[in-house]
Amino acid sequence: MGERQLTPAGGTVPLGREFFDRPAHEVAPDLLGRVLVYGPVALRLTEVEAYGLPGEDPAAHTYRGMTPRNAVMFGPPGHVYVYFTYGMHFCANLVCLPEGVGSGVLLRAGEVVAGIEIATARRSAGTGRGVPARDLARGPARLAVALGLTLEHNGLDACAPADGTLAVLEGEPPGADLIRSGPRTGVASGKETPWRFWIDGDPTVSPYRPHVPRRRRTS
DNA sequence: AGCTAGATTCGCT
DNA sequence: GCGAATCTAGCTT
Repeated sequence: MGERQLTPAGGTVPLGREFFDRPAHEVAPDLLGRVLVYGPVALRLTEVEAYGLPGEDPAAHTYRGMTPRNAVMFGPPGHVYVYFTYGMHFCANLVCLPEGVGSGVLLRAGEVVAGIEIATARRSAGTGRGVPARDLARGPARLAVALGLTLEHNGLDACAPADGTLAVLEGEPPGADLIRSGPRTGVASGKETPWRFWIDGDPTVSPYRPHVPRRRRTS
């Protein structure tokens, strides 16, 4: 493979596995401003959410233990957990804590800093419409599309630069005064846990939507 | 075996 | 603002 595309804002140093070997709610705010690279596309993370331990965090996919879908979350830290939801969307997480513990950080939004043309093509494919730059990765499923992540990438190691093109670079983390936190978006339980973290004032942060129970289909 | 809710997004009203 | 698209997991018959 050729040189990984880097940007001045992205830095060049990949985060090591030890970065992810901590509780998700500690990793999450530290991920803001870091640069996630997959192939030709790179994005600066602006919004993330932490999901906690089996039996402790009712909003987490791992709350009730390991299943075929969430097995990657119980693997080693620094791998990517991709899941399929609402019958049509993919969302990506970075696994935290040692093997055997199911926990991770949902990647909710970012600013595309490399490969904008490719990301735009992916996001507008089939729609025949343009996509504003700030919307390219504004929302977890949009982020996955922009980066080109699908179920095929579930389990990929983001801490093995020699193996692939997926990595999280050091980047330029925002000052602590710019980091905000609040309740997680769209979760029914665990509303009181402020484990959504974002960069204050960044236009790529997704709008907050409180959980609303879906009305039952009218017969 | 069947039903419901979900870490969502898009297009139309 | 609302409905559709339609996979997965957990809980109920």
